[in-house]
Parts: sequence; C-alpha cells; structure tokens
Amino acid sequence: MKIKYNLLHEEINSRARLGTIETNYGTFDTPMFMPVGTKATVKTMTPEELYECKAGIILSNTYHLWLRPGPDLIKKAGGLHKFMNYNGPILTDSGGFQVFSLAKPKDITEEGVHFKSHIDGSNLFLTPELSIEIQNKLDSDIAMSFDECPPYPVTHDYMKRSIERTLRWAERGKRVHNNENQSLFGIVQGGEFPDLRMESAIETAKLEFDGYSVGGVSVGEDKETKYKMIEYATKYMPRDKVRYLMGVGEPIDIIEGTIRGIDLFDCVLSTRIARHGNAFTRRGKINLKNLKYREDFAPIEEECDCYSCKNYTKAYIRHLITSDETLGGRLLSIHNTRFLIKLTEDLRMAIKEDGLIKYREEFISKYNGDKTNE
RNA sequence: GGAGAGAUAGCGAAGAGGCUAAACGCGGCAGACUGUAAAUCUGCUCCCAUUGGGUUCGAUGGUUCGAAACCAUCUCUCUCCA
Repeated sequence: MKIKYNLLHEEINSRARLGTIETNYGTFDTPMFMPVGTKATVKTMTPEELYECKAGIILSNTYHLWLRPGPDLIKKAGGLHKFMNYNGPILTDSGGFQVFSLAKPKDITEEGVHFKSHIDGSNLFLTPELSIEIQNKLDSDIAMSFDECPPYPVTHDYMKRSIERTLRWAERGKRVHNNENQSLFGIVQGGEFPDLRMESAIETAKLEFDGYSVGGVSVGEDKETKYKMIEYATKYMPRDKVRYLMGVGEPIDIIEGTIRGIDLFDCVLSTRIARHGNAFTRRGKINLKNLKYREDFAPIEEECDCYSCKNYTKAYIRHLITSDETLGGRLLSIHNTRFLIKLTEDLRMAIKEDGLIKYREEFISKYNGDKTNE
C-alpha cells in the first residue's frame, strides 16, 4: 500500500501540525527527524540502535546505491529493507541533491544530468525515469522525484527555468513509477523567490503526489532567507499531505521548520558532526575534542535517555575521538540522532498543547545562551 | 683503546653561507560541517605585540658585511673493530 498521512492537529499559534504516517513497515508520528543512511547504512549505527533512538523512518540514496552495489543486486536481495536489515520505513532520495553537490551547471540538460562517478570517474547519465526505476527496484517506502537542487544564489530567470524543468521531470518520473508499495513525493523548488515557490508548490500539487517536499534549502543562504523559503513553499502546499523539508537540519531549523508547517526532516549533521567529535546538547553544540572535556566524567547530557549518555562519560568519548577509535563517532551518532528525534517528540508535545512558540523561545535562549557556566 | 657517523622546534625529519623563525610529517590546540565525493576539510602551533619586535638549530670561541650551514675546541649519542 501507499503511505497514509493523518493530520491530527494544527497548532493555534503557528502553522505546526501533528500527524501520523502509516507505512508498510509501521506507523510513526510527525513531526519526525529522519537519520540519513546514504549508502544503505546510517553511518556507524546498527538498525537496533536506530530503533532504540526511536527513529520513525530513515533516508537512503538512489545515486549512491545505483553506483554501488547497484539496484539489481538490491532487488535480488529482496529490496532495501531486507538488504540492510532495517524493518522500519525507508525514504530514498532521488539523486537530486547530487545534481547540487556533484554536477556542474553544463552537465544539466532537459533530458537528464551527466555525472562523473565519484568512485571511478566514469561517465554517468541520470534521468528522471532512471531515478524512479532505480527507486522502484530499491523498494523503499517513499521515493522522491528527480529534481534540480540549484545553488544559492541564482537569478530569478534561472530559477524560473529550473522549477519548470523540475516540474517536467516530476511528471516524467511519475509516469514511469510502478511500485504499488511505494509512494512518490514531488519537490517544491524556487529558491528565495515567493512567486516561484508559489508556482512550484501549486503546479507540483496538481500532479497529485503522495506527499510533497521543500527542496533547495540550506544550500548557502542565511537563516532569515532559509525560513522565508520554507514559509513561501508550505503556504501553497496541500494541507492533507505530508510536507518534508529536505536536508534540514540543525535543532533550531527543525523548530523553525515545524512552526512553518513541516512534518518531516532529514539531515546528515547528526552523524557527520558526531564522527567529527561534536554533540548536540540543549545548551548548544559542543566539541568533545576540546581540552576542557579531558577530565569531564559526566555524560554529554545528564537528562538524555540515549544509550551513550546512560553509559559513557565525556572524558571517555573524548579519549575515543582523539584516539581515532570508531566507537567514539558511534556513541556520538547515537546521542545526536536520539537528540534530534527527542526534539521532535518535544515539539509534538508542545504542538498538542498549542505551546510551540513558547517552547521555541525557551529552547533558543538555552541553546544560544551563556555557556560559560557549564 | 682504535675507526667512523651524528646532535635542527613537543617528537620524527629536511635544510650544506643571505630568498630561513627554519620545508614536510606526527603530536597538540581551535574551527567548519544542513536531501553525505566528508571517520573529512581549514587555521594556529619558539616568545611578546595589531603592523612589528625579540630570542633560536648540543656548548663555547672564531672566520665573514652576513652562520643552523665554514673552522677550532669541548660535551653527549650511535655504529663498527679490539
């Protein structure tokens, strides 16, 4: 079956929504943070650790799995869930972000996008149809349309042509999509231009996708601009369908996104900064490599319910990180992932009580507050 | 006892008259990271200040306009032979 989004409550003081998403691999609440597992693994984390972090859904990537190990092998394995032993819902990105991170402007054509493989340099050509075909084989629960994720800034003229092409790509992808157990999402682009975000949202909705996302965010713009982008897009996105903000992110961005009506988030930060020695905390991000944690025998956060905080000290994790031991990045990935998911739990609680604006004020003042008394 | 080789920043190691406060690596200290070409990348790492200044290359003395580099003596290390 396709996913089913149930809108349970809309906050009085903001545009935040409380909902659930039913999938073939279980039902989860929204807003929700999705850990990123690009290459069929959330880096350093086992599925059991993801369940323990209460991840509702995870994300994987078409582009990377296309190159290695290839969609046919994953199909042979019985699909992505079986292949990676993950029994929760999985969303696959289309490769659209790799248009941003890997392709050059001249490589983008109406037909599709030319890539040079980051693995062996070979020439690749990804089209909207191919992206969907690959995702059909991967058998994720949610597939994403193949879009162009333009950098920031580009001209209004470029962006207009880009959203129109992304729209044509969405249509082309939808036409070849043929997996009854997989839902397909459209992507709203348009940069910081209100008229283009509106046009993109309205036209994409006309194609009647199973859900919609906001793309082209966190590509170099400042915070104010980012929140406007989200606002401009969600304003015109269907009320009765899931809204997914792609590639975001930071705790405060998740709160700001939620306030603007976003239900789903994904971001590499939780695991990437973990491998780089950083941890999210209610009092802001901390760098465990810092000398001041050398003899700090307290957990990252006293009040955190994650496996790492219940069992390990900052001093030990610092030792692991500075010694280049993988367990350090793993323990921090567990903490950071749990941190963002717990944040969405708190947001849901606040939405239920129509107290999200107040929650934001309290969170931000603590997060950005004076850290000298730690 | 004899014959060689060597001593350079926290460590390893380049440098063989001026372009050298001294490459590079490690270690150390910070920073960045938002649909993962990322267990990666960037900066700093003799002392003091903002430009700039002050002390350095085992020690001492010398040659030279100028020495980490050349010479002498000394100290210490290593290798080989007895």
